[in-house]
Amino acid sequence: MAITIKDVAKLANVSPSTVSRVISQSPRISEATKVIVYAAMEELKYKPNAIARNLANASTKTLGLIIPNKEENLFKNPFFIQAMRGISIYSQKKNYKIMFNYSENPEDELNYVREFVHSKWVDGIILLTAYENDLCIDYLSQQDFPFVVIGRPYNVHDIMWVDNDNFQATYNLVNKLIQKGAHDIAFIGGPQRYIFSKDRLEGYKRALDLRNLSVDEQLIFETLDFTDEYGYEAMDEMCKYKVPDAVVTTDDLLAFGVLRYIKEHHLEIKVTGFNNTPLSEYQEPPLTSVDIRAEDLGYNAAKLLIKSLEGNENPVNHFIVGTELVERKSTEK
Amino acid sequence: MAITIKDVAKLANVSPSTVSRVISQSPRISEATKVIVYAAMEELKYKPNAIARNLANASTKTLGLIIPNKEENLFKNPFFIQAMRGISIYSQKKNYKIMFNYSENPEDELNYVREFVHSKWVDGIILLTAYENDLCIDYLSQQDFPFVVIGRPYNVHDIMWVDNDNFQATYNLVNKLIQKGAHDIAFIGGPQRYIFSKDRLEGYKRALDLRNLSVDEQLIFETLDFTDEYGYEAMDEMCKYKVPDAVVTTDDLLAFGVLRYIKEHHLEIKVTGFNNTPLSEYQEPPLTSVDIRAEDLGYNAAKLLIKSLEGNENPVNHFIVGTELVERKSTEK
DNA sequence: CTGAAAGCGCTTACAG
DNA sequence: CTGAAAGCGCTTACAG
Repeated sequence: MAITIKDVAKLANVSPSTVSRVISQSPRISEATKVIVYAAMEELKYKPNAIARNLANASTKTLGLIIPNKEENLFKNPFFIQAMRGISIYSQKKNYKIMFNYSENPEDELNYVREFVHSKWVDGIILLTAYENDLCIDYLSQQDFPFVVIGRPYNVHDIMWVDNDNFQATYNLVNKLIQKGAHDIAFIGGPQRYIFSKDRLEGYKRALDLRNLSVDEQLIFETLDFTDEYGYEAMDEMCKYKVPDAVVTTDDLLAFGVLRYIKEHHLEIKVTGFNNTPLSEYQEPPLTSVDIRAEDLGYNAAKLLIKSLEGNENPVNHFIVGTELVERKSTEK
Repeated sequence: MAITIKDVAKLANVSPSTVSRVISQSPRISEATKVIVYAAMEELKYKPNAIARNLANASTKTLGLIIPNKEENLFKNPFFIQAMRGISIYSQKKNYKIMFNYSENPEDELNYVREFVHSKWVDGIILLTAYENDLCIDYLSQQDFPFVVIGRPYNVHDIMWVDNDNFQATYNLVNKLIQKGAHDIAFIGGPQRYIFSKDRLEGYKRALDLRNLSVDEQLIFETLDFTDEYGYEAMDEMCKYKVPDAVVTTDDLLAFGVLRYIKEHHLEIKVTGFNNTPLSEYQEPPLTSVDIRAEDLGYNAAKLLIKSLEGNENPVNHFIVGTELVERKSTEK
């Protein structure tokens, strides 16, 4: 059997309570006994049993993560792994552990969230995406369970979130394209169910507005998924109507399809993506893309959540991570 | 306070022991009481407290994962996320949870492994890489803690592992290159501390041997890391001595550097990579690469570990996952 | 088939 | 500053 607190107590000639207090750094313990107890722990190579602690404390110092399991995105878009890394870095610093589940779809996601909550396995949950009508968000708020969302949630107050300013990022991007001389600027976005899709579209529209360029709804596409194919298809359809001089997409994968179309048809169109995936610099031409700093998103999500778990009042319940426009050849001329 | 087994017992008019037996599907419980207990659980929306169960069972149904935190590799090489996905899929099927830590370096890795073991947080550990003198492997074997390694460990018996047949994969690959007419075939491998590096080198040598091509040590390079730069540098040095007609690399990133060198110097050399990363098909020319089926590696690692945790005697303690050569333009002519 | 009781390894309010 | 005791929410050998 493993060494327990009792063994240490016996060896140190104190009560288990005292050993426990030493472990948890209770202030009201004399230096003398501390030394003795530490020595005993050392000698026995005692390590606290985390599970027992968890039960007594009703806390696990563990965060739960739900990872949407979209194969394509997971590999080609480093968002999730970067975000996880950020989460992990902050959590490890604060001695929190991380538990995760892959989910196949939103219902699945909800099931895992439910399990996290009920089983008492985790102290808090980080959601890596925010949908328009997010079942998990609804459920967690209703259960009053601590959580944070990466992605600004829609129409919900009093919940913690971190996000980029997607509106501003797209606004600036379009502005820059206009400065470079573009005036027929198209927009190819992803599924409507993601809130950032809408924010980016708004930023695009606003930039055109303020520059007195009219918004042409026929140059706006909302695809069903972030794939090369959908980007290509959108271009195909768009060009039957009009060939733009710039195309803003909300995801690098969409942009890849756009680039492919452009190359095949020998067009000259500026193209931009989002996420600054590793693939983007290997495109021909290399793709200009907005880096959303996913690691920072994760880091700050963990920070917000852990601070609130530790009882620190957060002055604000959200955090905005800056974006960075990485300009490459695809927008040069 | 949350609903406990006692509340259910009271409502169902049975003892807590009985409720517990119903939950854990004990066979010796009458159908009648089962029904009553289930009804009570339903009514109270009772969910078992996993932590308490863990303590009583001395098992957490959780697997621990150590993820080597090499930024570059993590994003550009989907190996880890694919392996994690495979692990996750099998684990979820068997109702195991997964906990992970990023490690900065091998010592860090060992610390996290230690913590996993001591804290009793996890029932078993999956190591995502095997080094030559692997501290974690040594430690875990010595502690007799259940674990499995992705990557064939060196010089160690009685431990569970999954891997590709790296020897065979490289052997076949080189053979194919020879068939295509190559005879000055160079080899650019990664750091020696990874065991697969050696296996791949052996496969390369054997293929040359059996075809009666001599092994030219000056065409063999072992770089310090899997990066574009090292691949490029190796080429640079190699070509001062001799320009090969084919280059086998043990990682796509190395191959990217090789391709870059070839393009800049207008050479005609066949190139192959390993891992079939998403980037490889976007190269110019698209890169031929060995797909190591990382998801399967993860899946089978989890399977081996969980089976052994559940007390099923595994007839074998390792599993070989097949590789697939994905041929693209880089080896065409 | 079921219950009372002890136990898993900690924590902590209470008393001193 | 320290200890005895009760408790966290389960499980299970023992007895019936």
